[in-house]
Amino acid sequence: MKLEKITKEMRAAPKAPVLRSYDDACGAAHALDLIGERWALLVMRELMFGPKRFSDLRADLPGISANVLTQRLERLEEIGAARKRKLPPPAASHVYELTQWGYEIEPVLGLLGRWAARSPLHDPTLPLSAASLMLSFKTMFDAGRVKGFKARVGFRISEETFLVHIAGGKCDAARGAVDDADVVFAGAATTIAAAVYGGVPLKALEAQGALKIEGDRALAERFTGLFPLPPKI
Amino acid sequence: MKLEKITKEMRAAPKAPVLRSYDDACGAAHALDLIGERWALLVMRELMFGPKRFSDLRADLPGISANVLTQRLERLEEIGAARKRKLPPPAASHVYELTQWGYEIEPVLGLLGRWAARSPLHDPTLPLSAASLMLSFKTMFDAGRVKGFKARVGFRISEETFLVHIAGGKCDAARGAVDDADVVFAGAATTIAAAVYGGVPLKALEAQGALKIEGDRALAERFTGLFPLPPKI
DNA sequence: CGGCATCCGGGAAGATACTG
DNA sequence: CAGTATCTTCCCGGATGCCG
Repeated sequence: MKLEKITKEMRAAPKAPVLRSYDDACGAAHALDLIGERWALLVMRELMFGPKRFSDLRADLPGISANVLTQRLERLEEIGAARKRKLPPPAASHVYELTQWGYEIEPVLGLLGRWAARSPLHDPTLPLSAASLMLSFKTMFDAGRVKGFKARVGFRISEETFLVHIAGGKCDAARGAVDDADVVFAGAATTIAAAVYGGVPLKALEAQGALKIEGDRALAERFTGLFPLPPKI
Repeated sequence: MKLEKITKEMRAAPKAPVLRSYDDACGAAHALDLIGERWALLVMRELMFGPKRFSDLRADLPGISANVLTQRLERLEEIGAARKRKLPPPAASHVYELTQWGYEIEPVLGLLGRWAARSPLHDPTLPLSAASLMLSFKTMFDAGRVKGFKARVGFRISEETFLVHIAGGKCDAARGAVDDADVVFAGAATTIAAAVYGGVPLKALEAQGALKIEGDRALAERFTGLFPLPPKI
């Protein structure tokens, strides 16, 4: 057993994952060399609102397998888009976080999302992570629908809280306490998406116990109308 | 041999390409379901300046194999991002072209390119297609370097010609005749990239016969300075 | 328990040869 | 020229197990 293991290690290449490349000077091609593998961009999406642990990533990316997640994180670290950080004691664990450059992939996620939302094949009723929902708010926000409007809208999505800040025709979202929010949505990300993008009335969702609104209900109603989907092709 | 083959075919599903999906309502995830497979985005890149034939695509995407190109074109057609068009007689051939929606992927190529150009791993001396070069001009153009400047710059790259139009702080590129251009660069795309992005003097490239400048030489020199690369991380 | 390494089956990608 | 057919290689995904 031990012998066989050593033999295989010695026979194997020292550390050559080969890494199929497009061998193309085009920047977009290089981007695909860096983050074009399956799951890579979605891992970055999940890290877009701050550090996460390995298991958080697994939970938020249903379908990814542990070994693939390991490979993607190693690759993101290798190219300088993410780093692994050791948490201070007593939390004997690490988190993964994007680098400054890694965070700059966000506009790509927005553009891709807006483009694909026009596809007839897009199914908005599929599962959705909290990070995806928050990103969609930043992406789909229609400034034309709110003139000089300010609001702090909180979200409580399974242990995590986010704060969406609408002011000056901008819509920003971040992890954060919801204590001083004007209104708080509590429920699954998919449920909140059903209200905002699926047009499902808040009352219906509340009635079935899937959603809870705390605070300014009228503001909640108004909020759901600020994110129009682009027209289908 | 024959028996085994028939058995396998009979056992196989009738016609289910399965199509691995992320099963995620997030728009970016759906985009990856649509065009996230290897080569798909680069095929779109090559079609960004107009229709091309199958063999043109193969030639401009060194490394892609015929069967993969077939699959990608079929998929792009299936999702509504491209279509196959029969050329009028006597040209008994077809071309592939993007749909309106397909063309709208262009900003994604630009953002990805700008992002990846900051990677230390990016090697600008690799081969480059004509379409990539033209896209890079639209992407990397720095309006701040030209105030009220107008120019028509032509490119002759192995049988194909492009016209880059600089006016009103904008830089546009398209396929087109170079007859009324102020200056024309004739050479390989990689050579022209060496001049614009690699800082190689035009004279050096001309001396070794890799490049030919026709028309306003001073304008050619100025043109090469309009496309600064973003800072490395 | 979290973070991997390992083995395996299936399927996509790559290379080559062949055909209408 | 425009693909198809076939074979090989490698990646992805799932299961298991090691180890701190």
